[in-house]
Amino acid sequence: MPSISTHSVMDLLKFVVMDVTTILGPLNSAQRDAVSSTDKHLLVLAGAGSGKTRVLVHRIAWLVQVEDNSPHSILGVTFTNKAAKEMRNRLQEMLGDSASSMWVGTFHGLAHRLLKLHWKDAELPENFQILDSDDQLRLVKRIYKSLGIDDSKWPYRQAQGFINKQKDEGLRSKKLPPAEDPYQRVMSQIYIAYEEACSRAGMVDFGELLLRAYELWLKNPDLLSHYQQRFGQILVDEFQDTNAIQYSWLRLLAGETVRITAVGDDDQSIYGWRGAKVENILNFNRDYPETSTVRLEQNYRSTKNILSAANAVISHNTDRLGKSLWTEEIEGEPISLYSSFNEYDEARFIAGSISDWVKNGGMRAEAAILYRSNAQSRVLEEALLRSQIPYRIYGGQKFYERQEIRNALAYLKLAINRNDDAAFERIVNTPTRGIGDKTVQVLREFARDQNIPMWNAAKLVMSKQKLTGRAFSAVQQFIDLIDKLDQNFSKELLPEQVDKVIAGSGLIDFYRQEKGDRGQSRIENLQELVVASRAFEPEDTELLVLPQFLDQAALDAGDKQAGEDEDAVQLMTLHSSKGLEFPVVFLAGMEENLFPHRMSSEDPVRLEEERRLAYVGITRAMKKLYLTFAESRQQYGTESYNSVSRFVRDIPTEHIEEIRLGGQIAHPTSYAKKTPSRFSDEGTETGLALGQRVAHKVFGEGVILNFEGNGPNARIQVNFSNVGSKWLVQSYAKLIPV
DNA sequence: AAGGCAAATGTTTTT
DNA sequence: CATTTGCCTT
Repeated sequence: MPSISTHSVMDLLKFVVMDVTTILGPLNSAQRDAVSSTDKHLLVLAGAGSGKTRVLVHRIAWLVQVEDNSPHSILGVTFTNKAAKEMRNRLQEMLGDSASSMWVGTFHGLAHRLLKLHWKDAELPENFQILDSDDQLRLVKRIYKSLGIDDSKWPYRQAQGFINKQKDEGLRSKKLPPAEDPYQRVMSQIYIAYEEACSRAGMVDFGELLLRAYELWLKNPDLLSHYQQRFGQILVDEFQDTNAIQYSWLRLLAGETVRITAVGDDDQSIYGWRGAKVENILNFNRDYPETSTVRLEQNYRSTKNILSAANAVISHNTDRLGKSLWTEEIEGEPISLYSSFNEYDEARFIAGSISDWVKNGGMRAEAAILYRSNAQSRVLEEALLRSQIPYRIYGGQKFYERQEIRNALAYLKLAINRNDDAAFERIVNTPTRGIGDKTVQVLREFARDQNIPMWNAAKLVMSKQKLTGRAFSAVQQFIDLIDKLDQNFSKELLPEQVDKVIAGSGLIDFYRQEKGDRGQSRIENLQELVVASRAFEPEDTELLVLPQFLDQAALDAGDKQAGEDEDAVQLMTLHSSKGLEFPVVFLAGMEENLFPHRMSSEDPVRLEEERRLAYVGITRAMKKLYLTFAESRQQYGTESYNSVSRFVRDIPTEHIEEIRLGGQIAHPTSYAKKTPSRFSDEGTETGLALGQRVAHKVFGEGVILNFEGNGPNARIQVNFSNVGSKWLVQSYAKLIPV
């Protein structure tokens, strides 16, 4: 042992102690248990607002500074780019530059990185392209055509969903079980052709990134063990959102030696419809017996009222690991429930409440309006506009997913890689230059027969004079255009390349012709693309910049919007609100058939997911929560009458105050007993109301949709679950409220 | 080949 | 209702 002076031992000790205090000091005891756990594996069940990210970051700091793991051995995995970025920033803050040698990224980003490093072992071309969902759908459509499959019988999206699902489950087309019905037969036929098309063109979709990265390790044990030796520690965020292939990938890497820290919340699993498997979190202890489980149940975000409501709602679910959030916060204001006449009234109420909030000194950015589906946003936006309240919508169209941007990117793609058929098809006639379906069909068939890319097919067809005059010159013009764009391309800087493509492609003129404001905003977006390219920093300075830019555009579609710093109300779906918090939250459209969504209200499993979504929504609120619902609402153009959401009724009344028109406040009575009957104008209390579930002795159960007239002669429209909608006369129908 | 009109079709979203 | 898709006309 080398001799060390007492001094330096003391210094070292002091240093370690200091680290321990900075790491554990700001934490509560459960958080400390998690951060300092020395068991092999660790499962952190982190309730909403319980300091999940903080625990993750501090745990990494602990592993590095106290347990003396090299930063090099840390692998941090998240789901969204946003989460990855935040994790990186906070690590940087805490650990300084040493954080930069960690691998921190999304599943897809890390898989991409691996495949880029080991493209040969992964059996990919060096310059493989990422196929996003839009490209993917286009490719599926082309495959339908080449196989002659009827899309009215098998919708494109169904096939796309099928392919993604198989890949998410780790199933290759050749490993599919033998088809038992026509559906499976057609789908596997498409899947097989799709895989061939992808590998021929060197294209990799999102699911493929994961599957390929998994197989890369599976087929190359040496490579796997290299990474197993490198990464001693895997940390996974939002573990409840992992799908089958992601979990398999983690398990493969973990092997027998690597330690896993999984952080998640089964109660916030809201992406089951996308392949996420809550089972992964539910079964983690079984898969890894040497796991200690820590529950983070102290919530630092919400008032007691809000938290009690959230707990009450989620307690109706059965498949839970069990967790009960508590807080040291004050009771806080009761939850306000507003029963509006229709969606306009609802929006007006919300806008008015936000105005009041601002008048009392609140920031607009502290208020968020959350809704189940994007269609709800329009009416809300209109009300905010009318009240002159700036707002910002999250989600929806991402920058790099916009049509005009994707067109410009396709020019760039084709300029650097003539074999990119997806890009070729996209822009060969955009802007329209006289190359119609017929001509493209000729090229497509030629390419397929000769097994060559479309570009080469086009050139060959030209030399063989297979096209008639007009089409001939149009194709020639297109070939010349791309070749011209590509001239000197390699010597130019990225912004120059982008600028050249936008100017040369004719896209600006094309969009100028589009009527309305849309064309203008598309042109602005194209200009914004040049700005974005100027700001782009390549990850690897050795490699060409443009391909890296294109990969990044595919992997991170970019949801930043203009006016980010403005003080604006936040509008978003409940799904995109996960992970965020706001002092004031409005949950709009708390109605049956809307939330829970009608597509989900039949199936108990999906209903549980809807309830988790409600839980997510409620727990976004820090100080004040408003729930609003509309007695009548335009849905798909027709008036519909929904009753208040079951999730509202799950909340004990003592946490709720009902707000009525004119600003009165009352304790809830009406919503609990459903809306007071509007059939009872003449004094006969029928107990019937719009949206009420009723039973009929012949037709079974149904929901009241509409009515005409009053009293015994009133005609009532009921939508029966078995026989559909019927008009009935009240005095004969003898409807019994259920 | 392109533009116009009628019909169909509607969750949630990341990568 | 609003947007997208497919069909039909120029």
